This record gives sequence, C-alpha cells and structure tokens, in this order.
Amino acid sequence: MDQSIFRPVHQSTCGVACSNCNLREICLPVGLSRSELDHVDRRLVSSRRKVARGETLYRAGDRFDSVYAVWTGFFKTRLSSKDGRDQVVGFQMGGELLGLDGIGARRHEVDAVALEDSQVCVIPFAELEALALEVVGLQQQFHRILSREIVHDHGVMLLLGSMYAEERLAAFLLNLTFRLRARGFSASTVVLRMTREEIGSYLGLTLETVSRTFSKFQAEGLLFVRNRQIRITDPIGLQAVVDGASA
Amino acid sequence: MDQSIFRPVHQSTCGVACSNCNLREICLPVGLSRSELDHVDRRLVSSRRKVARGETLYRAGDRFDSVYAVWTGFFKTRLSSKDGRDQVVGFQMGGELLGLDGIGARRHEVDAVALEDSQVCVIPFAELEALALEVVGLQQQFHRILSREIVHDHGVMLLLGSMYAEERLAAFLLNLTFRLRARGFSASTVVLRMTREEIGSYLGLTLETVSRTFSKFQAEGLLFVRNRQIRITDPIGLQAVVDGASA
DNA sequence: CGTAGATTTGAACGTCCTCAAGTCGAGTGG
DNA sequence: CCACTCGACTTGAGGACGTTCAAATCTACG
Repeated sequence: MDQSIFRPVHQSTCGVACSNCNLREICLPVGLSRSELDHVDRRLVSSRRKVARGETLYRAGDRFDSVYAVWTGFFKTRLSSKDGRDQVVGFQMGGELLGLDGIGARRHEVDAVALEDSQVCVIPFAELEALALEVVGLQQQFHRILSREIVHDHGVMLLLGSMYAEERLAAFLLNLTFRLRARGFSASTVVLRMTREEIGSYLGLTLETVSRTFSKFQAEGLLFVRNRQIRITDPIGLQAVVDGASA
Repeated sequence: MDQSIFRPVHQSTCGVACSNCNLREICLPVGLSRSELDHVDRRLVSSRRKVARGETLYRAGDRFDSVYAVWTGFFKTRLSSKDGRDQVVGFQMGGELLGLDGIGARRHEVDAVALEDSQVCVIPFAELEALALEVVGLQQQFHRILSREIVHDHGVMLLLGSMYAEERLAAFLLNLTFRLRARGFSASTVVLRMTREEIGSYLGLTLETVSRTFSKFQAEGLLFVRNRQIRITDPIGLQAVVDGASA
C-alpha cells in the first residue's frame, strides 16, 4: 500500500544499483555519463542498511569505514561536547551523504540518528576513493558535495552568529522546503520529522523560543502550524523575515 | 634581515616547489612519499601571489579557478548576506587552504581578506584534481583537508549554538594557540592579527563583549592582555572555562 | 604631533532563557 | 472503545546575558 512510485526501486538485496535509483539526480552520481554510471554500479558495491527511528547509524568515536547516502527516511547529526552539551549540526534527507566528518581523522565526529525508520546506501570509503581515481566525474561530484557541505555550514554560522530567533527559524523553514521541493515534494506543506527541541538545538535556541516563534509566524499569517504539520502560506513574507524585515 | 630560517624557502619566481617549503608537513602535501612529492613539484605549477594587508585574495561571486595555500601571513574569510550582515567564518594561517568553498558552485562564496601582508601559493584546481587522479596520497590528503574543514565548522556551530561568551572566547584562544604551536610558535604568547570586532563577528558577539571578556580573563589571572598582545598564563584554566567551569 | 581607528568601560535596555504550569496527542493496556 | 500515561508542545512571568548607545582613552602612523 505504500509501494508508491516515489519510493526508490530496490534492485536486489546484495548489490544495489545507482542507475536504477530515483535519487540518482540528487545523490552522489549526479552528472555521470551512462558508462560512468555503469562503472559505479559494478564497483561501488553498496549494500543497504536499515536504521530504525531513534537508532544511530554511527556514533562519535566509531571507526570510519564508509560514508552513507540516505535512501529513505530522515536523519540528524549531533555533536556532543564533554560537558554534555549537544548541538544538532545537520538534518539529512534522501540523496544526502552522511559520514563525511569521519574522513579526516578516520573516526566519526558526530552521532547520526534516524528521526524516522530509514534506509541508507553503504559506500565503503576506500572503494569510493579508488573508484574516484578512475571515474573523473565521480571525483568531481564528490568534491562538489564536500565543498557544498562547507558552504552550508558557513550559512549556519551566519545564522547562528548574527540572526534573531525569527530570522533563524524562517531561514530554516525555507531551506527545508527548498530541499523538499528539489525532491518533488510540495514547497508549502511540510511535515517536520524533528522535535522543537532538535530544531532549537540546530538553531541555537531553546524549544520554547522555537514554539513561540512558530506561534508568532502563525499569528502574522505567514504559516499554519499544527503540531509537526506546517503549511507555509506566505513564503515571500518568510524570506522577508530572513532578510531582516525588521530593519 | 628577516631572512629567518623560519621563513619558507622561495625556490624560484615562476615555479614553486612544495618539497622545499617548510610548511610541507602542515600543508597539502602532508604524508606524501618522496616520489609523490616530486610529482607534485613538477605538475602542480603553483605560482605565488602577494596580498597586501586589507586586500582581498578573492571575493564572493568571483569565478572559482584555484585554491590557495597560505604561505606567509594571515587571512579571514567573511560571508556577507544581502542585508549587509557580515559573518567571519574563519581565520587562516600558514599551511591552511583557502577557496574550498568555491568548488561546489564554481564561484567563491566568501571574501578572503588578508589581515597582514601575505603570500599564498596558487593551486589551479583543475590541475589539482587531475593530479589527484594520479597521486593517491594527494587525493587522500585533499579529502582529509575538506573533511577537517567540515569538522572545524561543526565545532564553530557548537560554540555559536550553545556556549556563553566566555566559553567562546576561551575556545577561540585555545584553538589559535594550538594551531600556532603546530607551526613552532609559542603557545603562551599570541599576537592577534584581527580586531576585536573581527573576533566578535567570528564568535557571534559584539566587539564590546569581546573586550570585556578579555578584561575579565585578565582580572581572573588567566592571561595578560595588552592591545593585541596576549600572554596566556593559565591555559588549563582557560580549558576549564571552555568545559563549562561555571557548571 | 595630530588624526582616525581601535579599544576600554559604563549604563540602560532587549532578546532570549529559565522555570513553571497546563494542554495536547499518540500509543498502550484494560 | 476508553482511560491512562508519557512525551511533546504551548504559553506565561521573571531574570540573565549580551547588546546598544555613549564617552573616554589609547595607539599607530602619516
């Protein structure tokens, strides 16, 4: 009953083919030629792994062997400091890579937690690097992904360093809808997969402030909130909030 | 008179050799074998470029062609939003790479500004990618550098998202001295290359708060401040501040 | 030696946090 | 099918941390 055409095709249980995946235009193999894609299918033997809601795909300190492409579901990545402070550093959806933080030190630096029942493609990193030596397009795409991750993080730093709570939440919602739209979902209707507390951690706010700000946005006619269901009625107004409408 | 042995050797005016550079154990060619290093010397024809204090190496929006390795001097990278908000997203010193933000979109996303008269090695990115296909160690090191940049940014997000002003400044100082120490400088004496305002932008604080916090640290005996000269007398105490000594 | 920028310090204010209480909703067992 | 329960969410009130505004001091450098 949930065999929707929007669900990625699971080709086989042991080998998994990028070429048949409906996320191939969003995920690692973007822009590869047919022959390059074949190459990837043959060599990048990625198995799939299920991660139940609330479970971790990997934890900080775990040995780094693979990166992961989100196939279905939704993740958060979480950085913990010694003294118990947590910071959500990212939310990942279909087609996005997890585990890039582990390349430098060969240990994962964050926890990756599934926010709903999820499946990921396991990409052994040694094989990815080996294949990148042969498939130029793969190398280039991988570099682009790493770079975009840096750019994304810079955006979060701007948000955390110099924006008000309302601006932060508006920017967060617009980023979320942007990414959902790229995956063929509605840009106006969003079902949040994370709690207010997780949003707050990501945005450097408390859960109360997130909740209050949602209510304020609703009172201002920017959106409707009903638990985790968000309907954005005025995306332009939200963008104006990000751009400092108060200024 | 400033031909100190600590200054990198400038091999020639047109070609520049990594193998003779005293930063080679910190910079891009870390861990390369002798033959790999030769390969890099021959093929990665990096010229050098001088950037005067206050000048930009590149600006947001500029076409991306090269990445840059800081050879001498000190840089900041700065992200500007439409509405004029600035956020310093990083400080770069000798051996660190600049321009990685441009790989994804083929446009630079930040401004890179020299905070003192500086020189960088120009590394044409197309050649770097081409060479990375042949020199496995170079590919791996490049991936590590990109990954560490992501990890660093996560650390800044933790700092901005869930730390107090004192904790932020203490963490900043310790990070700075750590990096200086790796380059053979004293861990206790730091000459800041940036203004209070730039520190504040990086840490999500105002320049007044930075100044006040320096004064407080001095009053508590953690360090001596005299303009941009900092002498850290109690690094362990500073670390305790980072770890939430108030808690 | 004068000027402009950088820094320090003070005082009042504001945004967001903390603490608290109550509501809502989903899942569970009776 | 309903009551129960626990976690998530909302909303309010007061307080804290950091900002804003202001003024004085210092420094570098022409």
